[in-house]
Formats: sequence, C-alpha cells, structure tokens
Amino acid sequence: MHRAPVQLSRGRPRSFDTEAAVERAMNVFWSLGYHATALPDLLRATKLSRGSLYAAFGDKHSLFLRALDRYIAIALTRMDTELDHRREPVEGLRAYLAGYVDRNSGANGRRGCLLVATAMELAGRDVEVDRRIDSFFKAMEARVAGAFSRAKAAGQLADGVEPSSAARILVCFVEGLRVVGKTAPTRIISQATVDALLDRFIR
Amino acid sequence: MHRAPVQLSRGRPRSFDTEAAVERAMNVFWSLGYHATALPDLLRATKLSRGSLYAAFGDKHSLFLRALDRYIAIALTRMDTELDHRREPVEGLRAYLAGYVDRNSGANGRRGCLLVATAMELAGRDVEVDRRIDSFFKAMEARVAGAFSRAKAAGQLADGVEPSSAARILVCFVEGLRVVGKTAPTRIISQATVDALLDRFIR
DNA sequence: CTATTTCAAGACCGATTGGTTTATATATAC
DNA sequence: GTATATATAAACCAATCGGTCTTGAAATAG
Repeated sequence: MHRAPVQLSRGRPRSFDTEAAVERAMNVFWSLGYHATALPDLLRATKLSRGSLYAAFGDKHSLFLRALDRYIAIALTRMDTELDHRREPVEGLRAYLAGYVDRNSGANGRRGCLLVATAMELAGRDVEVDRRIDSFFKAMEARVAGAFSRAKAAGQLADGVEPSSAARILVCFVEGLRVVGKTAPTRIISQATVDALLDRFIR
Repeated sequence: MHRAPVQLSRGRPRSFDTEAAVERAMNVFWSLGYHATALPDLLRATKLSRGSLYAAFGDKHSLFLRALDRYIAIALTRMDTELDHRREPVEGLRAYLAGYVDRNSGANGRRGCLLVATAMELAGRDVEVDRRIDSFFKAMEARVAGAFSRAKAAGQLADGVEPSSAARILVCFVEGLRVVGKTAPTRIISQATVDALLDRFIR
C-alpha cells in the first residue's frame, strides 16, 4: 500500500531518491574500499552536489554505514530465500553455495565482497562497523546452522556432523572463497571445491 | 660465514639495519592497512628520517612491497616447518591449523592478516600485489596438498577425499577464519571448528 | 687535515583530503 | 505575488597526503 509522497513542508521538494543514492554510494565503496573512496567519487556516482550529499547523509562515514547496512540487508534477504525453511535443506545449502560460486567468478570475483573488505579495513578501529560485521556473521551462521539442523533431522547428514560447527566451517569457507577469489576467480574450480566440501557433510 | 660489514666507500657508513626497518614498516602496514598508513607512521616505526627512508626504499609503494614480501617469506617458512615432509602429515596439518587458531585469537586475531587485508584492499588495482597474492595462495595450496597426498598414501584419509580439493578447501577455510576472526576471536570455538573440519577429512 | 658519505630535522612543495559556505536558481504552499 | 525549502555549482577552508630539498652534524677513508 504505497502512496504518492505527500508534501509536508512548504519549500521545494526533494528531487532525488535517497535510497538510490545510498545504493550508488554502496557500489563505489564496494569497488574501491572506504579509504580509497574520495568525495568526488561519491558525487559522480550519486550525481549529487556536495551540499546535497552532506545535507542528506551528514558525512562520508555516515553514508558508508548506510551503504554497509544496505549491503547487509541485501545479503540477508538473499540468504533467507536460499535457505528458506520450506525448501529442501540440502537444496538450500547448494543454492547458498552456488551463489558464492557465482559471486566469486570473473568480474564479480575481482570486485570482491564489501563486508569482507570492510572487516579487514575497518574492523577493530570503528565500533559501528564492528557491530555490523559481527552481527552479520552471526546472522549468516544462524541461518546456515538452521539449514544443517533441518538436514540432520531429515537424516541427510553424514555421521558425526554437528550442525552448528558445520555452519561455522561453511561461513569461514565462503568468506575465504571471497578472499582467494580476488586473484584467482575460476568458476569451475570454485564449484568443484564447494561440491567437495558439501560432500563431506551430506550423506 | 658472516664477516663484519666492510666499508667500501669513503663516507659515513649506513647506521641502520635495512631489514629491521622493513620489518617495522611491515608491522605498521599490517596494523593499519596500506591506505591508512601515512608517512609519519612509517617514520615513527622505523625511526628513520624522511630523507633516509626515501633514499633507502624509493617510495611508500616500494616499501610496502618489500614489507609484503617479508610477510610472505615468514608465512612460507613457517608452513615449511609445519608441513615438513619428514613429519607425520596429519600431525603437520594439525600444527598448520593450530597456528591459524593461535593467530586468530585475542589481539592477534583482531590484528588480522596482512595478506588477506592486502588482497581485499589492493588486489585488482595493483599488478605487483596481484602477482604476490596469487603466488602465495598457490604456494600455500601446494604445501597443504602435499601433506594431504602423503596422508592419503599412508591411508589416513577418509574415503573419497581428494588431496588437491581438500587443500583448496582448507586454504579457503583458514583465510575465512582470518576474516571472521577480526571481530569474533574466541580461541575455543576456532579450535573446535578447525578440529571438526579436519575430522571430515581424516580417517 | 680534506673529501666523501650518510644521517636527522624540518622547511617546503603541489595535490588532495573531508567538509563548510555562499550565491543563485527553482519548485512548492499559501 | 511572498515565503519557504531544496537544489546545484563553485568558492573556500584547514589539514593532510606523498614526496623533495636544504642544512648542518657526524662518521668514515685517505
């Protein structure tokens, strides 16, 4: 139930889409990293003037946090559909891993992952970033663990596989994929590696 | 067979240890990352004057490459002892992983890994860095694959485990550990996760 | 001694950094 | 129309960036 945006104040209405600007900024931070992104990069990408950008977002750091939040929201939403409860859990895990293979190939791979890059660049020196990174990894792990639990309940896991530790393994593995994929993004090998890992867990 | 350093030219001899300076610079880049490291940081750490530093290393980028090379050399040397051919291969793999658990705990964990950070920050935009990262991951993978091969020959691997793909899995996993460890560095969990992964491979 | 080389300290450079302010045009409500 | 609010473009800011250069002291060889 969306309404046309109502004018509440008197003056000239905002003429740009804030969320679209956040998304464009996200792409810049994603490609360049936080420190290497300069204001002119953001102005070019968002097509905003300096004044508008600062009025809308405060400063570079705040805009970065909004971009990071958006990146996280997208990632979690994607995982929620991949690892949906109503789906076959092993199918879900395969879809989840297939997504990483895809994001790790060619140009996608070289672009890397904003979360991993941010963790390495800013974690430990920026509390706001720390909170987000930490909660994201926890959320990811919880979802994967859920899928493993359902797989175990369905008798689809190999003997001795514990859902929670399997989930931790998978989370580390996929984040490591993102690192290694920065320089060696070959789809076939990524896919084979992912398959080999999953084969160790499922019956 | 080391000799006392001979004076070949006439003037005042070099009064600082170049390699020690590289190591100090390495520690700065390691803690802060490339972009976030400013010249004053390097001068403070190396206790060199601006002039001396530029005379000895050329520029920031060249010094960074030397620091990265040193980091890589240390890592490879460590791996060569951990995964030594004369050692029990599974023992070697355990030692190798134990090293990552250690480096991933507490302050070590929060400091992260210069290689991973560099891969995320610079790979794809710096050919010299690309070459080094790529060859390091290949070298690491080869050593781990060697250990897995020897383990397989000794009948110590679980059925269906292929040394080369197991090595790729392990490499991704440990690099992912470094990422996740930036914000959640708890030794017990890391160790348990590492054990759980290795258990999937050995008989 | 002189000649030579390296050192630290710091002035200096232009470029760029993130961020603010100003001037002006424009779009709305009343 | 007026008042209000937002837009852009650009001037402007102090601070910092990586890097060079100068100065003068110190340490060596001959």
